[in-house]
Amino acid sequence: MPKVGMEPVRRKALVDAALHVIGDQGTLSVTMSDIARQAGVSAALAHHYFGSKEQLLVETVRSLLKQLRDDTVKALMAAATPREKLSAIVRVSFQADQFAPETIAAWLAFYSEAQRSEETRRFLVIYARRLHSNLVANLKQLCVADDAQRIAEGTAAMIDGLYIRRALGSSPVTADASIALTDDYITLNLLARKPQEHAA
Amino acid sequence: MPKVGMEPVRRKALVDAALHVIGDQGTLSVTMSDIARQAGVSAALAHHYFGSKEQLLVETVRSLLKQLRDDTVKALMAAATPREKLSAIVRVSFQADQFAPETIAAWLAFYSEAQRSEETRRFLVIYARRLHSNLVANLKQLCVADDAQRIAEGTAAMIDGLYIRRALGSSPVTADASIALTDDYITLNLLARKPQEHAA
DNA sequence: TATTTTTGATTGATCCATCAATCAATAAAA
DNA sequence: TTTTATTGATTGATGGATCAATCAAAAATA
Repeated sequence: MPKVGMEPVRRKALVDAALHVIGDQGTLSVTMSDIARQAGVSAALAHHYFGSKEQLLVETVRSLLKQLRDDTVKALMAAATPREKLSAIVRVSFQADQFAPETIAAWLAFYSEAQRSEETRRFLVIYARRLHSNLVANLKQLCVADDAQRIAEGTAAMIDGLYIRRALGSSPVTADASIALTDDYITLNLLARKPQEHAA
Repeated sequence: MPKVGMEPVRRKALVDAALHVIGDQGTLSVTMSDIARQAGVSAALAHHYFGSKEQLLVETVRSLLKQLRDDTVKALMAAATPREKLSAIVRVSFQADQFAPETIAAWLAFYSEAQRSEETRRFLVIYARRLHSNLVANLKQLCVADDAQRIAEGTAAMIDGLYIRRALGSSPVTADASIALTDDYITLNLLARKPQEHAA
C-alpha cells in the first residue's frame, strides 16, 4: 500500500469525505472517525495529514470556495456582454454540483460554524464579497452605480435565500426555477431603472 | 427560592437561555451546563423539566416560531389593504427582536440542525409554508394567482437571504435597508405584472 | 410532615489527539 | 543482483477531556 506520494491523494480524499459526511449529517459535529471511514482510512491518518479536526474543516471550506470560484471564472469568460455575465454568475450558483443537497447542507453547516470559527467566517465573507463585487462590476455597466449596489445586494440575498430554502426541502424550487427567479429580478430592476444610459 | 409553581418560570428561563447561548455560540453543540448556567440553575434541573437536551432544543425552536407568528398576526391585523399587509409581513421579519444577531444565529443553527432532527425540520417547514401562504394570500388580490406564487417565492427567498447575509455580518445591510429592498421587489413585480386587474 | 424544587456527585459513552509499532517501498551498499 | 538501511504511510491502542443523563439527598415551602 504505502507508495510514496500518497499525501495529496489522501488529503483530497479526506476533504471530499468531510464534505460528503457533513452534507449528509448537516453538521460539523461529525467525528474524525466518520470522515476517515468515508475516506477509507483511519482517523489517525487524518490527524497525521491535517493536524487537527478544525484544520481539516477549514481546508474543506476552502475547497468548496475554490470550486465555486473556478466555476465562476470559467462561466464569466464564456459570457460576452455584461448582461450575459450577470446571468452566468446566477447560473453558476445553481449549477448541479453547487445545488446538490449535500453541498447545500455543507454550506449551511459552515455558515453556522462561522459564528465560532474566525477562519471559517473569513472564507464565507470572501465568498459574499466576491459575489457582490462580481455583480456590481457588471451591473455598473447597465445602470448607475448607486442602483448597481442595491441590485447586487438584492440578487445576492435572493441567491442565498433560495439556497437555504432548498436546504429545507420545503419549497419545490428547482435549479431552473431558481435561476429564472433570480434572473427575472435582475431584468426587472434594470428595466425599472433603465431611463438613464450606462453611467460613467 | 423553591416556591411552588416554579415549573413554568424555569421552563421559560431555560428556553430563553438556550436561545441566548445558541445565538451567542452559533451552534446547537452548546452544553446543557452552558444553558443552565445562563439560566442561573443547575444542569440537572434542565433535565428535570425537559427530560432531554433535544426536547429543550425543540421547545426553543417552537418558542422562536411562536414569537414570529404572534408578531405577524398582530402586524397583519394592523394593516388594512393587501399591499399594506405585504409590507407588514416583510417588516415583521426584520423587526428588532427577529433581526438581533443572536436570534439570527439561532435560526441559522436550527436550519443546520434540521438536517438531523425531523422535528426541527417540521417546525422550519411550517415557518416557510406560513410565510409563503401569507404572501400568496395577499398577492393574489393584486395579481394573477400564477404570478402570486412566483413573487411569493422570490420574496420569501429574499427575506431568508438577507437573514443569512446578516448572520455573516459581511454585508452592511441594516434592518431598514432590508425592508426597503424586499418591499421594492414586491412593488417592482406588481408594477411589471400590473396589466391585468385583480383576479377571480 | 409531606411535597415540590434543586443540586452535587456519579456514570457511561464519546471524541480528539497522541504515540508506538508495523508495513511496504525505495535507496544505498555489498 | 542481493542484502541492508532508511523513510513514508498507516493503524490500533489509549490517555484525557467533555458531556448527557441519572440518582439520591438536601433545601424550602405548604
